[in-house]
Amino acid sequence: MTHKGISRAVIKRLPRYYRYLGELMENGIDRISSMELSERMKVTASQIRQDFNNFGGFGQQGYGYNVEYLYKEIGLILGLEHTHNVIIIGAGNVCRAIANYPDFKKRGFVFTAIFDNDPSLEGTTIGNCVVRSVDDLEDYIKENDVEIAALTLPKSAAPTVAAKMVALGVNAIWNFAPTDLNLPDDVIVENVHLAESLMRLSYRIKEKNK
Amino acid sequence: MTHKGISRAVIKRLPRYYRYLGELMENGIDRISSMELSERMKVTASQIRQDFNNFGGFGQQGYGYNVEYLYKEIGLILGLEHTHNVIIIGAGNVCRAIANYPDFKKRGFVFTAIFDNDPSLEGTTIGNCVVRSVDDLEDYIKENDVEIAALTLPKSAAPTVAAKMVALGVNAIWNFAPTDLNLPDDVIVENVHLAESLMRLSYRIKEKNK
DNA sequence: TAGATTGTTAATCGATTAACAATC
DNA sequence: TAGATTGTTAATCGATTAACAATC
Repeated sequence: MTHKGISRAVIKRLPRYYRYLGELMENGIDRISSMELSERMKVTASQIRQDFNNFGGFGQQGYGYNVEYLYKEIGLILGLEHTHNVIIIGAGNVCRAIANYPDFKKRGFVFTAIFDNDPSLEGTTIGNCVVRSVDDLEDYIKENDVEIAALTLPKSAAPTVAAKMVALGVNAIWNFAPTDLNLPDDVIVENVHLAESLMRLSYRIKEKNK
Repeated sequence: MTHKGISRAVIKRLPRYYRYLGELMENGIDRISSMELSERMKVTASQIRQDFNNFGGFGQQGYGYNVEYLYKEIGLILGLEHTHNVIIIGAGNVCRAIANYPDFKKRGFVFTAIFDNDPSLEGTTIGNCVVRSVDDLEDYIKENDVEIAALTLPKSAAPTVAAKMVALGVNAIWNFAPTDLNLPDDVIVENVHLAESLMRLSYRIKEKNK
């Protein structure tokens, strides 16, 4: 099961496969062919087989794919076999939304601490976390295992805080601030730009109406 | 300025161009070359020129691009010249997050009403909206101009509510529920699957560490 | 005019689809 | 065994990059 240099396009699709396979399992379906899956997911069967074969072949000729096995394998590829500790910087509404969203825990992402620079929020509880002062950030990261930092703070604060995270050794950032972060190449940044998503929606509405 | 069949890849990049151009304007920069922009955005100058030329050429040889003009033109392409009314179904934390997010209004997206099926939430205020009963949904849509419905509700409720939206004539859906919506082809669905975003982040962490 | 930079064509690269031999 | 369906190669399609002539 070697997989070197898997293309971005494939990676982007993996979580969706994972979701569909999870649902198949919930529905008690234990085997599926690329063609059946292609109909459900509205992609070509060819693409499904091509995608899975990037990782070395999970199926069996004449049979199809074992749903549970495939689900587990994709989980391994996505790195979901262990828990990921996530801290959140910025205790606003977006923080509240993700900290209370049950799906993440199901996938192994656990919010372990929340920080904010507003003293009036200190000590309040969001999800399972007590809000801490950003002054405690450094100590907290040194004393605890932090894999991912979610930045749910204003655009103006994002670059500074991101740089601080990197300096403290947190090399994976889930960025909700509407700005790009210019960080060293080895830092992993996953952006969630909601305004861009809405603008694409707007574009498509406009295209349709003309 | 004809633009027919612009590729998905280009569309996906337009909001990002728009954001960068807005920032250039804020910084008082009134002209920029494709090369300068390529350095800021970390894409090739060739791609920038190619992208803009899909819409018929916004630049001038020997000069570059006028930032304000280009910003406005991309805004027009994205359909940002008029206001978009958005209703939100599901008054949970994600609703709270988007309803209070100032950036959307800046881009012309206005949240006009929020609905929930929990009677205890009725009458409470989120952002500028009073939460209404889902029973009022039909009347509201008939009496008001609703362009987009944001679904911030559990996966289980999403397909039914989405179908209802379409039946009531709302043909653009901003879907935050972690499921795909199978709707007629002429309905525009823009998905925000946060769990998938986190899983891609997890994949990249894993790749880096091996 | 000379220099700069676009607009645009051609070349390359990557991703998707089609086809079918391998094999369960 | 025969039928089904994968794994995989080849063909096609689309997107990106390179190059340079057009032109401001």
